[in-house]
Amino acid sequence: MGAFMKICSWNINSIRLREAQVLRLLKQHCPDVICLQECKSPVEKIPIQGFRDLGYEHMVASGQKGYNGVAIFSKLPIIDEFSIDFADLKHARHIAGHLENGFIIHNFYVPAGGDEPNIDTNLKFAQKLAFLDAMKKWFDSNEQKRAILVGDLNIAPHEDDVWDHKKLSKIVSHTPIEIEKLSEVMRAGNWIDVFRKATPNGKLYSWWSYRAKNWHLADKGRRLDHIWVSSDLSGLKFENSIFREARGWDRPSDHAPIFTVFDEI
DNA sequence: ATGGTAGGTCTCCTA
Repeated sequence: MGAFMKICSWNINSIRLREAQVLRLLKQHCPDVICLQECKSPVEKIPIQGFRDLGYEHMVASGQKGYNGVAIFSKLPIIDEFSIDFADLKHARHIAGHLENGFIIHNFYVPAGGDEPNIDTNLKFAQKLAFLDAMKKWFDSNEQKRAILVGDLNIAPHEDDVWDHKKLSKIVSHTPIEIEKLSEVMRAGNWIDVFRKATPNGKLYSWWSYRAKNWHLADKGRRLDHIWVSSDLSGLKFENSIFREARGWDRPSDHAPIFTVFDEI
């Protein structure tokens, strides 16, 4: 048995409203590191005591009032941090932490992009593509080693990442231009999508709309949440899971938490 | 073709 590291990513849709759910998840699954998106809170108003009490003594975060916001809570020491304002949107959408064990973790919340997949009529879609271009550019000039990238990337790139590939191809999150831009980001950083490495085909979802009644039975989901690793880590053994059960909790986030356990780090 | 739900800066914006 070698050392291992368990990492979780979860779009929590307000950390102040759902603090108890995050703590419940941590007690149940004991990841070493949890990366949260859509905290919707300034950093100084993120509740931290409950996390500390469970052994998550290290936090790095980028926040703003009301919208966006990303945070990393860790049992493992975080010795450095930085945040990048991709595409100069002045949004809190990225935080990175260097762990003492040599790993770097990037936590992203990519813009959702609005409803209309048209850069001329929808500023939010233009900003989403600009954000992806900026990510690509940054990874072009910053080679990643012992790196993990997680987050709500708001793109479901694979046919089996959506409930209906044909219908969703005109819907923001699964359009060809977004999928192409995301693949450029992946190529720039030599990233490996661990969920699709383990499961090349077969439906995988991490998000179900609040608007869909009986989300569980209809199961019209999308895989918007991702865990990637840099190519130097491709030899690591790992296991992934999507904790769909949390989507069925009372007053849930619309996203399920996703996990990867790395063995022999 | 439309509307459906949820959270926060709360009758309007974002997802």
